[in-house]
Amino acid sequence: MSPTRQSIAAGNAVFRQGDPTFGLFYLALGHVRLVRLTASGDEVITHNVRPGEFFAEASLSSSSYHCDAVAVCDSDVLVYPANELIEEFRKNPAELWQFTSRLARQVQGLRTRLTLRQIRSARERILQALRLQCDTHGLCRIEGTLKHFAEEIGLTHEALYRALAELERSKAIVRTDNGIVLNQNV
Amino acid sequence: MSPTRQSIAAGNAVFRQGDPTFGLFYLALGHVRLVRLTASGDEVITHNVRPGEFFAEASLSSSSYHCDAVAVCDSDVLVYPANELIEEFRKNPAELWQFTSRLARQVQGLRTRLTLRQIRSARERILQALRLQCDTHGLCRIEGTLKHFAEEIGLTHEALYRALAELERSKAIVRTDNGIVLNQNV
DNA sequence: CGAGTGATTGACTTAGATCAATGACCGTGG
DNA sequence: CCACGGTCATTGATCTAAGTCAATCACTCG
Repeated sequence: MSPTRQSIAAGNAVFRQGDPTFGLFYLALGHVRLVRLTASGDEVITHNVRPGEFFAEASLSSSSYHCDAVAVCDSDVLVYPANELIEEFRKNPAELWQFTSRLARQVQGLRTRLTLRQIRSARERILQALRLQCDTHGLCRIEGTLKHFAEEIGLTHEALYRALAELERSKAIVRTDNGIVLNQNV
Repeated sequence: MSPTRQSIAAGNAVFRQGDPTFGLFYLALGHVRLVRLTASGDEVITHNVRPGEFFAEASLSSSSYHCDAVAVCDSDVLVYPANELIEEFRKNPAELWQFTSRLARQVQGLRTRLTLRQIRSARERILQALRLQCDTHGLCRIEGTLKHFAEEIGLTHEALYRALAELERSKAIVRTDNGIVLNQNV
């Protein structure tokens, strides 16, 4: 299995709705947006692909792409041709099994994020998000910027900053330079 | 592959965090909640399982459950023992392939829903949701109750009713007894 | 015929989005 | 080496859309 690297200029498409499926992609760098054209001709953003994510997994089992994949900024993708993958999977069922597991874990993760969004209160939502990713000592390391974390959990960064400040004032959390520590009894 | 049906009384668990994995489940009837116990001892709802959904897919590749599955009300589940499934998949790779595709489609769907939640305005979110599920004529059939639809897209039912009324007033949609028709040019 | 639930609308409140400004920090190019 | 542009983190002021509480009507089911 030898993915080829491919650079996509901002605004260009990796593939378009209706194109025969070519394979699976991995975003190495940049930002790709999956956009679906609806029957009424409107564009609906289906997903924002972030670096490190695979996308178009469903291409393995369908014959044409059902959305556009457009590079928002200059991006690099790794291309895994479907036929090579399928061949690889056939020769090596363990690989397929691994692929399947990754998907299963992805489903899990997505559901968790979705459930998180169900929580309306910024304070509670943040607490939940932190609880979900803290270690046994209650220490949470936020990877990336707080701004990105805010987006991840569906808040504006301002709302996040404010809520964090409030949580700290009310002693629910302590912020240190290497993470956020949850106060157990809240 | 012969799933066994099992009834779970309200409040009882299908499985508990840490239990060795037994298999995969399908909710036939009722309501099951996946709850994770965090390091700090808090309960975090990871997912609400609705009738017709599989759950604990990840159990196929991990050796113990990582959350509790608790019946919110009396529920019926179908149990697919992991070893039987794995055996089945080994004998019949097409089955595994199908299982994988289902997961891939699930990932797609979940991402779409997640992206939908990114839209803050009730009006716009509803429009997007409708666009995503309307047919070529712009006709959307809402399955289930409007109340359920509201929950699905993350709004209170009141907010949904109001926004729908507003959309109708502004001629963006027309509501008929067999669905909602989108006005193309909005 | 109630009890239960969905659909709908009204009144009110508030939490969070929006707009705006500031300081810290960082890389970089002259 | 420093000035400058860019981004993150933070906080303030303001506003409004959506949540909450509440009431009504229609409908179905036992």
